[in-house]
Amino acid sequence: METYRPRARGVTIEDVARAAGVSRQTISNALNAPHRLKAETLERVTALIEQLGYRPDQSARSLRSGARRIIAYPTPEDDPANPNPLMGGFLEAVVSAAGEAGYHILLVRPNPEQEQTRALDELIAARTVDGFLLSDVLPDDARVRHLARQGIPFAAFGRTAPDQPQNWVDVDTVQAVNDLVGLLAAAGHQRIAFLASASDLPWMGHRRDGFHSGVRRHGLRGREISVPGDEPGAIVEVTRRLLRGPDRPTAVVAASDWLALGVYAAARAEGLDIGADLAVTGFHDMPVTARLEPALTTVRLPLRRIADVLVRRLLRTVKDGVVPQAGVLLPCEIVVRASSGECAPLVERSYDSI
Amino acid sequence: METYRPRARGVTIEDVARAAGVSRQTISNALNAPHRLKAETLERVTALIEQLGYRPDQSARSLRSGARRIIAYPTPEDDPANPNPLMGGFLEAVVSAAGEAGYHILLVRPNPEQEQTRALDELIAARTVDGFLLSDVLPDDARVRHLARQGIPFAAFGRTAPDQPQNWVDVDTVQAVNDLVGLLAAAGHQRIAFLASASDLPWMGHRRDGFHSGVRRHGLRGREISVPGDEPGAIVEVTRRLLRGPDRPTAVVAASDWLALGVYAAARAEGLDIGADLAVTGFHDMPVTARLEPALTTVRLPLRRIADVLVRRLLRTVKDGVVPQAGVLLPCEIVVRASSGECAPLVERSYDSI
DNA sequence: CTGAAAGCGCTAACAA
DNA sequence: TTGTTAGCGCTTTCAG
Repeated sequence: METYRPRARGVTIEDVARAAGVSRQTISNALNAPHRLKAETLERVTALIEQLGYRPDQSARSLRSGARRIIAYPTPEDDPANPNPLMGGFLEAVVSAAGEAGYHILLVRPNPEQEQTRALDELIAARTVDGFLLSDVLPDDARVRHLARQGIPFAAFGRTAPDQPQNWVDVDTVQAVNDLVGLLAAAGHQRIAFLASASDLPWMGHRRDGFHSGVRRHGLRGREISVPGDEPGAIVEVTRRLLRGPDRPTAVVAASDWLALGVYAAARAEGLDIGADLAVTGFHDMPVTARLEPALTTVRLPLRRIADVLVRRLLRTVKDGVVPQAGVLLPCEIVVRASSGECAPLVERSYDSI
Repeated sequence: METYRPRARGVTIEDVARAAGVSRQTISNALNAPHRLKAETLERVTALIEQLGYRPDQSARSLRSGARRIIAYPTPEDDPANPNPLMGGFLEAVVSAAGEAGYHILLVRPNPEQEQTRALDELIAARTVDGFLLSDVLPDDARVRHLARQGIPFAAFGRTAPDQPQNWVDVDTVQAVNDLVGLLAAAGHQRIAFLASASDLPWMGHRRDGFHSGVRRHGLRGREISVPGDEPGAIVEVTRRLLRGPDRPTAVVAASDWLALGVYAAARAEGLDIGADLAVTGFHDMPVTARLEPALTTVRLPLRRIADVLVRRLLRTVKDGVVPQAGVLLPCEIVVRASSGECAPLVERSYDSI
């Protein structure tokens, strides 16, 4: 162990001002309001800033201006035994979107004993961040209510109930699953099953709705089966029963990639060839899906797009005080791979943008 | 759209002081040096702080004290087509570890044009953070050199070369793969293959070393085959050739879970029963491994432990100026599942702690 | 054990 | 177009 030599004091606005022979304010203006400077001065000052490596102290700047240039993202509770493989991709997208706007993302995790909203209050009271990005938002979400009541800027990934603030972004799940059913219908499937997990989470409901409306629209014979819990064994069991039963479906729309994995195992156990004897689709486009044999047809969430819209909306609130009063639904992408068999190409669909 | 009503000004130290009938300094002391207060005063002031919901303004505090209570984590570049499913779990661990020490994690992503180190310099110059957590660190890592040269506190996940700063934490991959081989040997396997990807990344090298030393130690017949690129197709192709060839191994140690997935497909194509005809092991314990059929025996990284040690080391540097001069190797956990067949229980192994 | 004074580095408001 | 003044909210230093 060796003792750390404290780093040299940084260069301050004062240093630059002295070197340039102007006042501190002029340096500040060069950075924050360049149009106020004479072109020649601006050039000279800018060069000097670059040369001395001056960067305004973020704390001083924040203290004075009130802007933190930091957005908080409370990370959803992640069961270590069952982690969310999309988290990395979503964070990547959010960090990039925020970064392009000159903002950083601060991760928050309430201690287990603490209420969700308590951790947010700490950040608000300490004025550590300018606003919040929320994900996995429920229709009646305590965080949304809490932040809205206090007038703290936020943007939500996940639709809220009509009586709640409507500053949300979500994916058009109903449309996506609808398209999936359309794809299978176009390939000639008539009997089709929806494999759901017995969960009443809203996003599960949307996938279910998409299935049923798709089946109706395309005049198919659809049925829904539900798996209690999410034990791999239970999924396989339920699906095998389905595949052995009378009137076996020729396609299974699984409500998630995890469930689709169970369908793979069940189909193999029943001696069915996925893609030929049985079409299978999933939902999420988790990293593993492209590497399955056969690769899984699934629904990809537009993570980067979601992040862009979330950040744009949030910053509009932070900077201009504008609070969006309506949600936005973003289209998903159907990733067609071998598990759904031979398929007619899907018609491109156009959507209104945010 | 509705215009946002700016939130009420927060409660300041002045407010609390006035309410308590003491000076601002006493409030500050109650928070930062409670031992200096008379028990009675402390109690009264603390109650008032709680009651008024006072939290020191982070910017003001930082400006004055120099401490930001924020740690930067540059997120590794994540190929959207091939995202790292462990990222979420690692971040979760890091955020929790930092949170327990009263620190937040700030995510950084350099813009594509920017050099790696440039983004770090911005944060340093703006004094936005107290230090850095680095992951995916290479033996001769530009970021490590850069930060060390400037005397900025950091801690690295990934061992560095002997001529580099040694403030790192890594997993004992050699030992882990060694144990894996021991497990297979104990189950009676004699012919065993190592499936590697043709990468010269150091962590791949460690897995290879672990395999070869394990084979030697247990007197097995081991061979290594290498996959060019990481196309799923190529993996399956190479493995099928292996399984069809003379002297077929009875066990395959794959250098990653992705590769193990390819072995599953190859074994199926060759009509082999995984777990019975062929033992397979992976590396990483990605979320999907428990849900494969059969579930995959693999190596789990002690994410929470890694994060704890990283944060502890970093904060020792930040707070006390102590820079660790030696790396730490953390033991992995072998997760035995069905893919490795019937196995003798592994002897528990003890390690020195950090 | 408590209080008073000073100032961290910056930018808003205003004056020149 | 530039400079001057003031103060954001806090903690360090030193005096009582």
